[in-house]
Formats: sequence, structure tokens, C-alpha cells
Amino acid sequence: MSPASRPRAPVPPADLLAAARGPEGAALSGALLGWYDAGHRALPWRPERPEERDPYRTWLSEIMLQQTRVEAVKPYFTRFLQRFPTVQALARAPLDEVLGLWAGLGYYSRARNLHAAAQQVAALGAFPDTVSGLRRLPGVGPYVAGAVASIAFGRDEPAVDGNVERVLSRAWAVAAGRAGVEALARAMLPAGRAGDFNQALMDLGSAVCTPRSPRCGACPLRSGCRALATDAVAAFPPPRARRAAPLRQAVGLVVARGGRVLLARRPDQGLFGGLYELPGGFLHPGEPVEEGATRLARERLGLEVGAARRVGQVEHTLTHMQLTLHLVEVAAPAGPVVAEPGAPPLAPEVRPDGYTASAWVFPEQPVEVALSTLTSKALARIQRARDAS
DNA sequence: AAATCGGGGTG
DNA sequence: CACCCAGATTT
Repeated sequence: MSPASRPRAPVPPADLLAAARGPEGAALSGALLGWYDAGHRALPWRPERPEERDPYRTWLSEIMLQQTRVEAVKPYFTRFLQRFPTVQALARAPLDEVLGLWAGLGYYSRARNLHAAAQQVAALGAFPDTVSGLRRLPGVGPYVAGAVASIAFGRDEPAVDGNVERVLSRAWAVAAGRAGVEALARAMLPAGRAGDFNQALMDLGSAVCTPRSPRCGACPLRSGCRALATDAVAAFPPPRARRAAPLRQAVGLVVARGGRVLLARRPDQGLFGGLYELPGGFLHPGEPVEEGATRLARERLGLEVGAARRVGQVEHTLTHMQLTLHLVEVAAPAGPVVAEPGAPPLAPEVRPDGYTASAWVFPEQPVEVALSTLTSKALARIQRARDAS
């Protein structure tokens, strides 16, 4: 069976772990640290000396960096640190302000967990300094716990992300999963320099040992890389099974008053949790757009609309679905609908069904509530439709 | 073990 | 276009 189709082994063979603990592992670690010390990139959250270590900055950056590229995180990290210089300041802030600063970064449960974890840290008085203590914080999994423990507290702990998994899978030519690679990383860990070791693996994975067309000629591990020695770099790590993202149709209702449109706040859990959106929802399979819009206006806003008019659509791809959001302007009966423009957020008893608050906004102006990129695209599309008419 | 949860850079 | 990025949580 070829390496590409072999299932990921949970734990590497014992002889491989022994090699990682011995001279072969030490040679790889030494070459890696030498490369890192010779000139690694500077990052806003990366401590250059032990006295610069700050668990708050390390933790904040690691949460933001989950499934997110370094360049995308940088402006968010700077804004967060400016607004919340300490974990106490973050703990005191309203959740919606945290979500507002997070808007556009994706995976919004991270923002909710970040806020909850900050409150726990503030109550504790300080960050936990062990993996087991860090793991109890919401949103902190095996990777972040290892990263904070090693980078901010100097503990000898591995931190295996996608980069590390790829680099070590190739270096040892092993089809191991996350747990197996963690065992290998722990076996190679240079005592006292785990933080640099972990960051060096990530830098290497990002700049040299890339997913496609890796620059093996410039790799500090080229003389010890087992996959390169057998010309099998492309076989590691084995590809993941991936499901196709199904197409889904949704409606965003455009309820307009005095140039503003109605937005509603989603529940805190689930997709786009806590963010504001055009009220609406998914169409049933095969359901006509206008018919679905009428149904959703009734179900979610308690509104019997006189007419539904399509004003545009936006496409948006998520990890697990490809979304088409149909924008449908509905003609509401006269009189109060759910809240008058400029009014404060709705009282609980008149909230649209399934939503937690509402707001009226001008599509062409910066919005003061947290929006996903999808909703931002929808507002821009509405503005474009208005400009054209 | 599989699904859920965003958004965007890259070959 | 597919692939994947400093993953965690829920089912």
C-alpha cells in the first residue's frame, strides 16, 4: 500500500521514536535551531528575549492564528492589543465589542471563548503556566496550550500545528497523525529551547517546507530528511479525506426605512454566532426565492409582506458549504415593524424569532455592530443596487 | 471519527 | 480550481 493511501498511524513505530531521541533527532533539532538563530522573522507577538515573554500576547496571537495566516492576523493583533492592553481590560469589555474587533477574521467562537477565557484568567489573577492548566481555558486545545507553555513560560512542551505536522512527517517519512507527530516532537525536543524549537518548525513549514513545491534545496534539514533521501517528499503528509462543500441557497431580507436596513443579531452559538446579519435564513430545496423570502419574513420577523423583489445576490464560500445569498427587498405594511430607525435595540419580547437583538444601519456607512464578511458583502451589494436605480 | 466553524492566499 | 493555513469543539 502506498504511503498516500495508508491511514495515519496514531503512534510512530518504537524504533522511530528511539531514533528521534538519539543522535539523528539531535542533529535535526540542532540544524533547525541553528537556522532559526541565524535569522528568523520578527513578529509583533514574538518575544525575542526571555524578559519580553508575555503570556497574554502569546495566547492572544495563538488564538487568532488558528487556521489563519500570519499576514491576516497582524492588523487584528495590533488593534486588539491597542484596545485591550491587558487580559484584565479584555475581561472587562462587553462581548459585542470583542466581536466587533474580531469581525472579518472568521471562526467567531474563538472570540467568544477568548472573552470567557480572559474572565477566567482575570479571576485566577494570572495565566496558568502549565499545559494542563492552560487546557482548562475555553478555546485552548493541545496546540495552543503547548505553544503558550513553551513560548511564554519556557516549558519543554511540543506544539504541533499543521506546519509542524508537515515538517516532521517529511523529516521522518512517517504517515503519523497529530498525536503521532506530537510524540516525535517531544522525543526531539531540545531541553530549555522548546519555544524556539516550536517556532522554528512553524517558520520552516511556512517558508521552506511548504505544502506544495517545497524548497528542499534551501532547507536546513535537507541532509537529515528521510523523505527527501528517498525522493518521497510529496508523499508526506498523506492527504486528508475531504468532503465536497454542498451548495446552499439562503435569503437575506432587505427591510428598509429611511435609507437604513434592518440587521438582526444571531444567537451566540453556531454559524456566525453573535454577529449581525440581514434577517433571513436558508431556502428549502427547490423553493422559489420570492416564496422563501415571504416565508422567512413571516417566520423570523412576524411580518406578512405585500411584495418581495430580488435586488441582487452574493456568493460566499465557507469550509463546509458554498452559499448563495439572495437579497430580497420586502414591502412591509405601514407602521412599526420590529423597531423604528434610530431606536435602541429591541426589547426581548419583540425580538425577531431566533435573533438576540437588532439594529438599523446605512449600508453605505461603516457599521457599528459586528458583521461577517458575508454580511459586509451583502450591504455593499445593496448599496450598488441603490446607486444603479 | 466525523462534522462544524470563515476567510483568504497560493500554485 | 483545489488545497490549506500557528485548531477547537461538538456530536
